[in-house]
Amino acid sequence: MATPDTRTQLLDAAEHLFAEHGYRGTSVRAITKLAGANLAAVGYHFGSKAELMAAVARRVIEPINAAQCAGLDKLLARTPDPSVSELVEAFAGPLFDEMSAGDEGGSRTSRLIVTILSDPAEEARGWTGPGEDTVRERYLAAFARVLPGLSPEELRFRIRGILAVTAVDRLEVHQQPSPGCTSPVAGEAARRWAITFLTAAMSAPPTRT
Amino acid sequence: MATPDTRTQLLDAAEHLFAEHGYRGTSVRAITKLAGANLAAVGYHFGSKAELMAAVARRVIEPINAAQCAGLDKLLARTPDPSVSELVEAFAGPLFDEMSAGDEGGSRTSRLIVTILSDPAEEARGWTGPGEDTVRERYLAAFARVLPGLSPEELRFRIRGILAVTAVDRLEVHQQPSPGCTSPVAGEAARRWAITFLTAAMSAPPTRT
DNA sequence: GTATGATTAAATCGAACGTATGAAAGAAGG
DNA sequence: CCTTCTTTCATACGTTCGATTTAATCATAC
Repeated sequence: MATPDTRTQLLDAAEHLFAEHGYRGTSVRAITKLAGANLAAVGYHFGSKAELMAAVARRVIEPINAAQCAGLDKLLARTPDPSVSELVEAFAGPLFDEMSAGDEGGSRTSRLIVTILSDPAEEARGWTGPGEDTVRERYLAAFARVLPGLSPEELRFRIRGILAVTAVDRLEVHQQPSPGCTSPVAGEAARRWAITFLTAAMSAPPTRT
Repeated sequence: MATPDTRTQLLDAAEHLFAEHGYRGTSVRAITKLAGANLAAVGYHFGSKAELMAAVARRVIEPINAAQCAGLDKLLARTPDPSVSELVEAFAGPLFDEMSAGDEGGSRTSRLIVTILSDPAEEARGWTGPGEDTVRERYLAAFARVLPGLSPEELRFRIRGILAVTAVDRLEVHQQPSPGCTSPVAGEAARRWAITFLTAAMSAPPTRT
């Protein structure tokens, strides 16, 4: 509140609107209006709408990547052979934690991540930096050691499954607020449900060929 | 091929473009151009761009719903207590089958489904008809009988997990063609991997509260 | 005080969008 | 041949978009 920094106000407004309406559904005019800034501010501070969105994506993805990396480091420092459950929690946990931090219960950020991962706009390609792939590869190696017998392809499929479950989780809650799903408890409950669900899934024996 | 029916040509073109670029990323002009029709054809045959997209969504979702329903009927007719694996296959199978039928290997249709489920355009709300919910409720009841001890909320979460894994599956393959993922085998392999993955996940014991 | 570099304000550009309109073309029946 | 209904066509409208330009404002250091 101290500094009504136009640049971060633009980032906040863009994050909000992008998460809700996607890249193409959000106009520069709507962003600047919500940010209380001038229309030209986006061009001045970021160069273009696409670069603004890339900055938004970086800002939300990087702490998650860092937390995933740190979690794996801490886990491997303790034991060279962690359990599947621990690996799943280290990987999926930050997706819930960082989602819940900073904004209204995390539902906005989770929606933003889904948007980033699935936005059909060609500008969205490349929003996930190389850090994303690095983290994925590190977890792939860790899971491969704990789950021998799994082909690299099937393992890659399963890790993508983790992402799918955690990311898509609250998506449908948003677009059709099913009556049985209350928001306050749902955050922590969903996290535990997801760990249970995904640990069992990852621990499944290899598909016999 | 006999009838270059303008109406279905529009549906085909729209399905193609919507799947690739989303609702807002697809212009009526692009659709009519690909369909070899006039710009006004969309307005004449469907009324508006939104109604065209709704028709596309219906055309792709309805056979999947029907197959899911039929699969459950056949399964319950055989035995009142099917296995988790059978239920998973009956539910997720059509998502792979119908995806692979009709177009180039199914990757386009699967992408379209992801678009329908996750498109941030407000016009997309309501594309999934009531049939979708009916099927979901029926499988919910069937799973509840096979998996006692699971709260309805957690069960609902898990069923959403099935959808997430099957739908998001090929999404990332599209936007970042990872080198290890070859397309010809991937279709059938992904189906079997998903069944393995999801059967184990659904069979997990309830999360202790 | 004023020169300077950074930021914001207002106005506007060309392009693309969804939609509407009215004329032209075709098919079917009398 | 003429009428009637359906379908296609070319075109234009009004709006909104992202981007740009030019002028005004501000802080700060000389």
